[in-house]
Amino acid sequence: MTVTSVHDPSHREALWELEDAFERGDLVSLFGRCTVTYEGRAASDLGPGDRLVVLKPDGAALVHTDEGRQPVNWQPPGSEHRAAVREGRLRVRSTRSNPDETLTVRFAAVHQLSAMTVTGGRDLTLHGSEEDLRTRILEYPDLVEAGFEPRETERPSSAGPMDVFGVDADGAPVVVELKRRRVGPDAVGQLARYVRALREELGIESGDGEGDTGDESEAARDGPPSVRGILVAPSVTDRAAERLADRGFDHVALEPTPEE
Amino acid sequence: MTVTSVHDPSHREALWELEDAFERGDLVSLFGRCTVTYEGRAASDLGPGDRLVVLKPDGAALVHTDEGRQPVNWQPPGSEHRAAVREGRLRVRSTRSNPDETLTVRFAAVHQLSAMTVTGGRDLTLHGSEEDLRTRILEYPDLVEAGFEPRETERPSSAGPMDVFGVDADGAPVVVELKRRRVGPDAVGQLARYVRALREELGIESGDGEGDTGDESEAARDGPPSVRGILVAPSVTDRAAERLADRGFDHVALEPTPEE
DNA sequence: ACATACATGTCGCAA
DNA sequence: TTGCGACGTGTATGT
Repeated sequence: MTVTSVHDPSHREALWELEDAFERGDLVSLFGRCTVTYEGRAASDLGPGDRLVVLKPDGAALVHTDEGRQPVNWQPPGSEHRAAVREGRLRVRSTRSNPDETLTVRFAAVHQLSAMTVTGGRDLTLHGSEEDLRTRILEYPDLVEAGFEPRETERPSSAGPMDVFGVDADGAPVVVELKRRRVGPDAVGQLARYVRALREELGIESGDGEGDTGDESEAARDGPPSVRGILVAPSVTDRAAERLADRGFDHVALEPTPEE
Repeated sequence: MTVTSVHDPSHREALWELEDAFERGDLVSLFGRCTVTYEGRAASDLGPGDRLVVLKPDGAALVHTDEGRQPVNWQPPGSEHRAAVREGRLRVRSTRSNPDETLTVRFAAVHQLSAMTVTGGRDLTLHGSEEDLRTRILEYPDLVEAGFEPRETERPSSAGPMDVFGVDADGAPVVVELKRRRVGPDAVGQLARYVRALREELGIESGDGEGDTGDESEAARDGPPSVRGILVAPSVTDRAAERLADRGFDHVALEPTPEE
C-alpha cells in the first residue's frame, strides 16, 4: 500500500524514515513536540508544543497546530526539505531562494511519522467562480442590461485588462467589472481605473471626472455618451455604493450561478 | 503519549477511531484514497486519488494532495465534523452554516489514521509586519521626511482609518499609508481615498484635484497647504508610481525592519 | 453579523 | 522574473 508508518520513533529512526520518504517522493505527515523558527520575508518564532508537520514532495511544508485553517508556519512549493539530527534531536529544515527563506522545525519528540506515495488525480472541477459569471453574462447579456452587447473579454487597457467590454443600447461604450461575491470600495476603484483608461484611449474629455469631490456626477447627463462603468456583483457594501454613485457607475446584482 | 495510530484500518475501525478522536478533541491526520465534493459559496468535485485529510478539533478540515501550499479542499474553523460508514465506506463530512457549506470526503480505502491530543503553545511571535513598520516610523519620524510629526495612528475618516496621520515641516496635514512590501496601484487608490476624505473633512477645495489629467500636480505649490499623501513601502510598481505622480503623492522607500 | 484592511497571503497568467 | 488580479481567499478588528 506504499504507506510507511512509525510510532514513537527515536530521532535517528525518524531521520532514516524521513530521508527514505524524501527519496521516494512521498507525502509526509509528522506528529511531534517541536519549536519552529522562520526567517525570510518576515521572521517568526514559535515555542514548544505539539504540532502536525506536513512535508510535500514538491517542496511545500506546513506546520499546523490544533486550530485554524492556516498553518502557523509554512514554506511554499519549490522549497527543499532537509532533515538532520543535531544534539540528538531531529531537525527538519526547508529552504528556498527568491526570496531567501528558511523554515526550521526542531523536535523535542516525534510521536508519529507517516509517509504515503501519492497516486491519483489532483484536478478539481470548480463551479461558481468569476469565470462562470462571465460565461453567464456572455450567454445572457440582457442580465446586465436590456440591449447590452458584449464585444470583448479581458480587453487590454493602460490600466490592465477589463473583464468585459461592450456597448449599451445607445451604442455607448461600457466597461463591466465582474465580482463573484459582495464587494467593497476597492472594486469600484478598479472599475474606475479601467473606465478612465478607456476614456483617455478614446480621447474623451473626462467630463464627469473621477468624482473627486463627489459633486460632479451630473456633468455627463447631457453631453454625448461617455464611457459607462457597470459593476456586476451579487451585492455591494454601502461605501462601495457611494463611490459608484459618485462616479456615475451602475451596479447590477447578479450571482455567478443562477439561484436554485 | 496520547497518540493513536492505526495502519490500514477497516472502514468501520476507522470510524470508531475517528469518533473517539472527535470525542477527545484530537488533531486527526488521515491518509487514504478518496473522492471529495464541496458545496457552498461555490461547488467542486475532486476525483479518486490519495490524499491527506486533516481534521482539527476547532472544526477546520483540510484535504491536501501531494502538491501546493493550499489544501485542494477545506472547511473553515467552526465547522462540525461527522463520520459515518455508508455502503461499507468511510465518509467524513464537515458542515457549517453562514454560509451553508458542506465538505464530503468519501474513502475507497483508509491507509493510515493518526490522532494526537495537542498540548503546548500556539502563539507565534512575528516580526516584519506592517505594525513593525508603523512602530519604526513613530520612533523615527524623520525616516518619512525631515520634520515629519506623527499625530495619530488609525485616525478615523469617512473612508476608514488611515495608518498614520501627521503634519509636515510646514504644518501641512499628511496622510501616510504603510505597506510592508512592494505595492501596486491598489495601495495608491487606498491612500487617495483617505486623502480625499480628509480634504472634505477639513473643507479644503480639492484644488490640486486627483490629477485626473496628470498636469495639475503643481497647483498646490502656492496656495495654503492642502492635504499631502505619502506612501511608505519598500518599493512601488511602475503603474503605482504613475498614479502617485498623478495624484501628487510621495513615495518613501522603507522596509518594515532595518536592513541588516 | 457586517465592513474593512492585512497577509511570510497563495496561485495562475501574461508580458 | 515581475506585474496584476482572483480566491470557496483566511484572519483580525471595530462597529
